[in-house]
Amino acid sequence: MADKENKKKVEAITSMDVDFAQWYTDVVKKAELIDYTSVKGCMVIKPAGYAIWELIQSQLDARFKATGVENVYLPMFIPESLLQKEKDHVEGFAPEVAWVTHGGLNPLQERLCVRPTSETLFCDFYKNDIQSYRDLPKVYNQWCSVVRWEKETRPFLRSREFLWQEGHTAHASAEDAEARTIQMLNVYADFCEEVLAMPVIKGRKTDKEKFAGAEATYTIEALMHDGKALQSGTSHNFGDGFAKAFGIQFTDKDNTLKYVHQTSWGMTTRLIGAIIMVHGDDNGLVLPPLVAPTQVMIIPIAQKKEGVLEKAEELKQRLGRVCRVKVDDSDKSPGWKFSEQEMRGIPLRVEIGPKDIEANKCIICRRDNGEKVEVSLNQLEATVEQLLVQVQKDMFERAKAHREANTSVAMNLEELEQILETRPGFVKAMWCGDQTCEDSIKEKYAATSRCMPFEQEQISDTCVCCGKPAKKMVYWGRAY
RNA sequence: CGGGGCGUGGCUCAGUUUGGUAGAGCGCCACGUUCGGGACGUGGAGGUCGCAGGUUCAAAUCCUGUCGCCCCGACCA
Repeated sequence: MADKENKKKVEAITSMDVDFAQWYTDVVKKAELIDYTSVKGCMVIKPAGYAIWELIQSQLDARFKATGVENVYLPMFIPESLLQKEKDHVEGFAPEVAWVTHGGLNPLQERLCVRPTSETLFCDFYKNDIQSYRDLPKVYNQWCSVVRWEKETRPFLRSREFLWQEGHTAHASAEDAEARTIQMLNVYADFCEEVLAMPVIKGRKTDKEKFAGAEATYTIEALMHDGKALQSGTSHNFGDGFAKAFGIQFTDKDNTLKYVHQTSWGMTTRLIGAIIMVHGDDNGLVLPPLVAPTQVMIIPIAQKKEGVLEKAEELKQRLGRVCRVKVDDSDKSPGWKFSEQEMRGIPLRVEIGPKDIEANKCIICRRDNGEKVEVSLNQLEATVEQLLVQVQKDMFERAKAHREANTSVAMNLEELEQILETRPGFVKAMWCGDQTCEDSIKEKYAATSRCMPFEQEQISDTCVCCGKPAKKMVYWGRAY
């Protein structure tokens, strides 16, 4: 009985193998990341969830700033006429925008859309802000929320309002714009791998999958635990398409009027969903130390005994110099606290009780693999620091191994079909470049082209679908 | 927008078939005993049964309408 309960540590979370979607919802709730609200698709991001976002924000923002990005803030309302200016863009977003039609009791003379993204506002602003080549480049970013009236919603993965950052840049040349597009994609990829411990595939989207109004869309694709892909960040090169639609011109050194070349790039609170689905397990959330609001939870055992809480507090003071640490001194039982710490994904747990105090040691337990070690209190800070680094690294390696184990190669349609119907994960296959093949694969197997990776492999000479000469290797998969 | 499920204390649900004055477990509050993998005792607070009509002496329960949420698909970060 006791053994059995040790395996399945908590009843409150559905096992991922039983029902991955339910597991996801359970984790989100039990880790207290969000609450649902009375508006569908709009959630309360609770302290535990918001603190993760703050860590993502601060570390990503620092990486932006290191490349010369400046932060700004633009309004949340876009006049309808402005949204209409770029044809592909409005067609892409019109089906999912929310409209403001009244100001107080009076109807507005022009409807305002609640921004689903801010390209049009940035363009309207740049039109006047940019006059000369000396004004370029503009490398602006804003942290804000956007609204997209999705029909089907899921916490973090697809909500009607979500938090994000959107970078919008303007450059003098096509080359500069392309360089910035790639630079930001690299910032995203490095961030995901180094901070979120989540390996990503960098590549370019096919025309079918690219952003509305973009010349080229680049993406980082991650593989979730259930074998489905998640687009985790995108970087778009707009060329001069928006500039022409909005009339954003500058006078160049040669005294001629030229159109700017623009980019935009974004990452969202969806990353929190990615963290959950890449690292989580049947006991709940597992946070990479670098985005864990609390990295170490100290759990006193027999805390009413003389000196235990004092010792726990002392350890907290000491560890506070090297990590984010808390003591759980609530009057729950230790078992409860263990489960709580695990559901919330806190990377390390320090157990300290009377026996430990007597022996001048404690027990440290890793959330990611459950390993427990006895540590002399003299070695506490050093061990914790080293373990946090190790956990971060191991989590990345584990996620990468999972992705490798769930990436297949298909040479022809039979193989592709066989793999897509029996095995979760990415499938690498060649493609002729024709959208009909993409459409056909999507229709038959519900799999989409995730990206044409930068790291190309010539796995065969012919398209997996039609057999014609192949142009690109593509990662295919079912996606969120 | 299609298919499925569901709305009853904070949460999970029973009660609805067969109408008769609102239930359980968990959680919450107080006190005490506990504490190395979700401890226990005693006492306590908390609900116009999603909403609006209708039928009836009487509606959580029957009828009509409506709103919302969750899951699965099609579309999107």
